[in-house]
Amino acid sequence: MIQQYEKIARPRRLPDEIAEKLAGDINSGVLKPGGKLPTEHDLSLAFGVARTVVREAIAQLKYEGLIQSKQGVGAFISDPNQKSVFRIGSSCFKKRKELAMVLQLQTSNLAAAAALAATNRTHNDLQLMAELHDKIIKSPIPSSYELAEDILDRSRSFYLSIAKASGNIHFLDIIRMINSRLNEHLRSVAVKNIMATDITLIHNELTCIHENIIHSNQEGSRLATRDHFEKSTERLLARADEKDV
Amino acid sequence: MIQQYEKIARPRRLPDEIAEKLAGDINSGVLKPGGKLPTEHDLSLAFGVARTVVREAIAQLKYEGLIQSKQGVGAFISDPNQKSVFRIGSSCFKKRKELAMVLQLQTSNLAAAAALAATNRTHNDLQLMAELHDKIIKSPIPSSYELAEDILDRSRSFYLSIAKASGNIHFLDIIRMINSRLNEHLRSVAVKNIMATDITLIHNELTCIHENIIHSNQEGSRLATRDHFEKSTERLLARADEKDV
DNA sequence: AACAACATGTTGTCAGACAACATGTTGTTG
DNA sequence: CAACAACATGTTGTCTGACAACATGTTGTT
Repeated sequence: MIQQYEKIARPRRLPDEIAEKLAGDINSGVLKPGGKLPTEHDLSLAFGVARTVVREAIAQLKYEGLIQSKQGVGAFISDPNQKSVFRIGSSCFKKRKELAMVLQLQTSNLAAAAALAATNRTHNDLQLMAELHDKIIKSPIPSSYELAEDILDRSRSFYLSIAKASGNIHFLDIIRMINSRLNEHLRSVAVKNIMATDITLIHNELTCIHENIIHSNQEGSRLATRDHFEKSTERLLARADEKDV
Repeated sequence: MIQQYEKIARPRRLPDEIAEKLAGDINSGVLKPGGKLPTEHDLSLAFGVARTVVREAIAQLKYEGLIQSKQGVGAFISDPNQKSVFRIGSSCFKKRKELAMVLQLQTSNLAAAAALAATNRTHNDLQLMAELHDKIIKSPIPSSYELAEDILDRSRSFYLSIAKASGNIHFLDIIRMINSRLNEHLRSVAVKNIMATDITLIHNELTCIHENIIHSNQEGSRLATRDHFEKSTERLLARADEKDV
């Protein structure tokens, strides 16, 4: 059996370090909205790096909407209400309470997507969902690490097929993103905590979602999805130690 | 009365242009996940710009999780399932159908936030919401452009106070972000379409949300919010021409 | 007082160089 | 021939210095 390694800290690039430091100062209020950033020249001196590095860092923050720069004037911290992207920081997976919040977000979005899917699903969507659902139902009871991981992967694919069937690209996008972030931070925990007794429950819950969507039952799909995710959250949190996550 | 100007196309920066072009090629499938980006040198030749410009563009896309680069090897297009941020492109506000999708997303998230707020709201939250609600109710019938704009601003503040009261920072974040994007792209349209007859309806809907949260009615808050936003969407779309948006 | 010209400071872009790293090639050695 | 070290090449990461584009305040002229 292949041993599972901890992910190692990759050598950080200078622009990333600086972007993170600046973003931290902005979010923590050291740099206030409307205020002016030090000049690129000063920043390069302060951090002891070249101006190109500072510029790459600033480019990232500009793209995120955190700051805005005007040629010949300077760079200014934007109003936080004007951020143009949504991101979930890595610090949001440390405590159980924080993890629960991420799961809440995923729950509400997938429930909404399922409700939409009930009315918008195309023939192709139904076919894909049926395939993926079938794979889950027919998958063997997980006896090894790889098989347990497999179950989770299949579930995620099923979720994404629901998001896709909603016909709203944004639901697919955000659910995909949250899935990815969750996956990054609690793969091992989740896998360790799948139990044989859970499998039947999970199967039933997923089948319930599936049938509601098939029968175009909008509210039923919404509730079934919410129910499944709330129970999944319980299953996960009940067993995850604080330090585990 | 101050005339309202169309927002002008700011002089785009080269890195932004290039980032958008590359992002477009990735999303449209011209560049496939796992594939290798041309070298920075080649890109700088192709676009006719310096390598630093290309690097800034790539820095943005890396930050977004769209691509990953390895020193000494090259830059590779990431699996779209691994994106670490959620963003709504400017191209998603052009057609009515696309706009409706963004509004759907906002609706579902605000409804979920309201449901959470019904149970999680603190004393401070209630106070803030009451203040903002009061301001809306007591605001004069909009007779001028500025006043109409004012109504919208107050509504948005009220929405944000709900999101804040949910106790889940992520709902606040994403609702804030969607609000900002919507604001950017349809301010004029929305303002032009506020009608005196709508005001009473809007007031009633908002009051309904407010009271449900006050009375800790979770499902009521959810439904009232959903109802308000679905009606708002109708009000908006019914009057917005395709070309208007 | 009004206005043009200039000086200064900041961001945007460019060009070239070297460092750090990965990979394939070649030469050496057993 | 096999194994391994040394080298060559290509790519990204960082550094340096320069100039262009732009905004603003200062000075000089009328």
